[in-house]
Amino acid sequence: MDKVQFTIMTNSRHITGSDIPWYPDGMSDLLERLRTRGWRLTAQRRVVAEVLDGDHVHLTADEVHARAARLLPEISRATVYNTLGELVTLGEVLEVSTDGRARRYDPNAHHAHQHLVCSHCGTIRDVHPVGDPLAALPAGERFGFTVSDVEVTYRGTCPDCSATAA
Amino acid sequence: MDKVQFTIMTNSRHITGSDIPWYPDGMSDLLERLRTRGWRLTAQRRVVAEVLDGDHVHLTADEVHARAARLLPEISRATVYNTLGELVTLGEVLEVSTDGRARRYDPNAHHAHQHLVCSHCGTIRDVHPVGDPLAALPAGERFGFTVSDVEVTYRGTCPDCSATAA
DNA sequence: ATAGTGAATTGGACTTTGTCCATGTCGTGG
DNA sequence: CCACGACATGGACAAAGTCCAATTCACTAT
Repeated sequence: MDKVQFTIMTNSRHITGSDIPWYPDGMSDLLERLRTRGWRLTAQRRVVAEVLDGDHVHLTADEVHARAARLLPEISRATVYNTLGELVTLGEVLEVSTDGRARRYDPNAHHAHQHLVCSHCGTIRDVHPVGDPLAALPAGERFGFTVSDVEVTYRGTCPDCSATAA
Repeated sequence: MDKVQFTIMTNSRHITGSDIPWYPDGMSDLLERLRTRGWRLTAQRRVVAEVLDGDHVHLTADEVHARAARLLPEISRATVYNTLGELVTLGEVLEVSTDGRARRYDPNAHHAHQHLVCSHCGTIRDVHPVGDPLAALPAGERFGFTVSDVEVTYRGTCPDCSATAA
């Protein structure tokens, strides 16, 4: 996130997506979409959205907060947690819990994909398995549940960790 | 875990599996197996193993500690965490992180299965999908990882929660 | 049966991750 | 440009897990 250094304008000035021309298209779309859903557009939310859109890595809430704070130093942890929670509820961001530690947030919510995580260093990669994992669960194995979603986590050792271990 | 009330004997007496005849077969097997692997058989480890073997639910570490403490009141949380970690390392117990909160421990490590969790109440059921989920990840999608395991979590609403929501 | 020794246990401090709430600020519709 | 209600703040709190020095104890060899 070293690509552009800038400071968000004061909140009292009305900022629209077009005021910040270096936003990637996907994000102004996102912000616009949320605004029409009644989302109030605050500097904090804008910055959180930008951080998520930045690198397509899977950040923890604290990492999001750290990066957001570089753009908007006074942003609070609580706000980051709130905003992430809202984005998840709105279906714009996925929450993945791969290790029982910090939840990670995946901005790539609109393309079906699964995760490949390194048991050593924790890195996560998006992967695209073939076939629909939901289809693998026959009705007789659903116990009356209404199944709405599958989360598949492949675990293994990434190339870097294999190299250092050897 | 109300079925049998008893107190573990003092550690200084040598206790073998056969001293505690009401252990289910599976467990004395487990303990014996671990002992031949060089595991020191302490009262604490014994109790943790018994708790896991008790109901085949998916307990959190704290739940394991609470149940273990009914049998061995002075057992410490650290020991429970240690023991669970060892059992996981030894491959006798599976660790599942379904909700980004507490990790849960699944004693059913020797039969391949996956999990079905209710998004409302958090209940977990073991399910057996058809086919091998590992096979769904083509080599081209592995990015040099050595993939060793897959964890599949189906999410949905259980019958009880569907009923109360309606 | 007993002693020695290194592994296991203890409990308490500490860290990480996340939630809650009262107060104050600011985005937005009018 | 005002008012109002949604949003942000930060600090206290809670939950989940780790770490460590001191102590206890299981196992092996005698």
